[in-house]
This record gives sequence, structure tokens and C-alpha cells, in this order.
Amino acid sequence: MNENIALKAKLLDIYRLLRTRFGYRNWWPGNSPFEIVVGAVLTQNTNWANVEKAIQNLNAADVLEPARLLSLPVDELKRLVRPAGFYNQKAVRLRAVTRWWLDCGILIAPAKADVDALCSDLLKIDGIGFETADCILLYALRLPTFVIDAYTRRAAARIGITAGEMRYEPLKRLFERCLPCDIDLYNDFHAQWVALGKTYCRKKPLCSECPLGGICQFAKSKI
DNA sequence: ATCCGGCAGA
DNA sequence: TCTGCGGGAT
Repeated sequence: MNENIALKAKLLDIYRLLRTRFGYRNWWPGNSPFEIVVGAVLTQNTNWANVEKAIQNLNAADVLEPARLLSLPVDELKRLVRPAGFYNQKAVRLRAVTRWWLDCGILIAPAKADVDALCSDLLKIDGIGFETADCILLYALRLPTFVIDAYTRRAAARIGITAGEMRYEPLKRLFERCLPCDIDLYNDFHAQWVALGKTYCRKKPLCSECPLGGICQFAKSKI
């Protein structure tokens, strides 16, 4: 209980420090909710620059819309998303999640949807795991769920928030318990973790420049 | 060479 | 837990 309060304060402190360093991240890039869904699949273990090339291809082919994407032969879809890598699986995954998107009728009343129920539906789709599901829920549907990724787990462990790298769901629930349920905070905090992981808290960390140097166990242990 | 805003199957 | 998937940028 006491520890929980300290953790709450520490998390908000971390967010403040990251936000000061990186600025508001304005996530998720994309011109429509459906484009965000597509990007969430395409970016699986893939550099965002390559995802943008694939999305450009889809735009140029005028299939960045659910019905038109589904009307495209799967081999043609594979060709378009090729720059994003894993294109054989991703083309299939895009079709599956697009079918879900059309079936769900979610666009009408996303605010009323039950987040955990929707998440369960998404997880049934082959190729949609925890992170992709949460990205779709948070960034495309603007529903309150905290997205975890490899950067977040690594940084949280190094900072000393967690003892070692936690699994996806426990870490997600920890953040959701310790932070105010605020969609905009969830949105930007995840983006800040990514910025931290790409810039400082890499595999080979750059602790000397890190904005969290003052509160990070790992940084302190190196002095 | 290495790494990427994961996931599924074994 | 380990491995295949994969093009593209550094």
C-alpha cells in the first residue's frame, strides 16, 4: 500500500521527466483510425520508417480503406506491404483484422465498448497479440488501456520499478493501477517509453545523457 | 553485422 | 523458453 503510493509518485515523476525531454509525442501517426489499425500490425518488430513505406504503397493503391483492402487479392497485398517485412504473414493478418474491423461495428460507439471484452475479441485473431490489440484499442479506438512493449519492460526493470522484466499483462495492470485512468496520459506515456528506449535506454544504454539518470537504479549502479 | 513500436508454434 | 519470419536503415 505504502509502496504503491511511492510507485505512483515515481511513475508520474518519470512521465514528467520524459515529457520534458522529448516533448509531447503526438501519437499515433496516421490520418484515420483504420490507418492506425493497419500500422499497428505492420509495425510488429519492424522499424517505423519501413512501415511508412508500406502505408504509402497502400495509399497509392487506394486500398487504405477496409472494403477496398479486402477486395484486393492477398498476393497483391503482400507486394504492397513488402517494405514492412514479414509480408507474407502481415498481409494475412491485415485481412483478418480488417474483417474484424468491419464486423465489429465499433466505429459507431467506441466509448460504450467494454475494453477487456474487445481486447479478448482482438486476441482471438491470428496475428494479434497483447501489444497489437492494445495499440488498436488505445490509439485507433481511444479506449483506456496501457500499451506495453519491449522498451517499457526493459526500462522499467533497469530503473528499478520492477524486479526484472515483467510479463506483458502484469506490467500493464501495474501501470493501470498506479496511474490515473486518463486516455491522453496512457497515449503519450507509452510513446515516451518508446522514445526513451530508442534514444537512451537501448540494449547498450546511454545513461550519461538519460533524463532519468537521477532516479534510475541501473544508472546509479554504474557510477 | 545488428536491430527494429511482435507473434505463433514447438 | 527458443526459433522463423524479412526488408531496410545504420
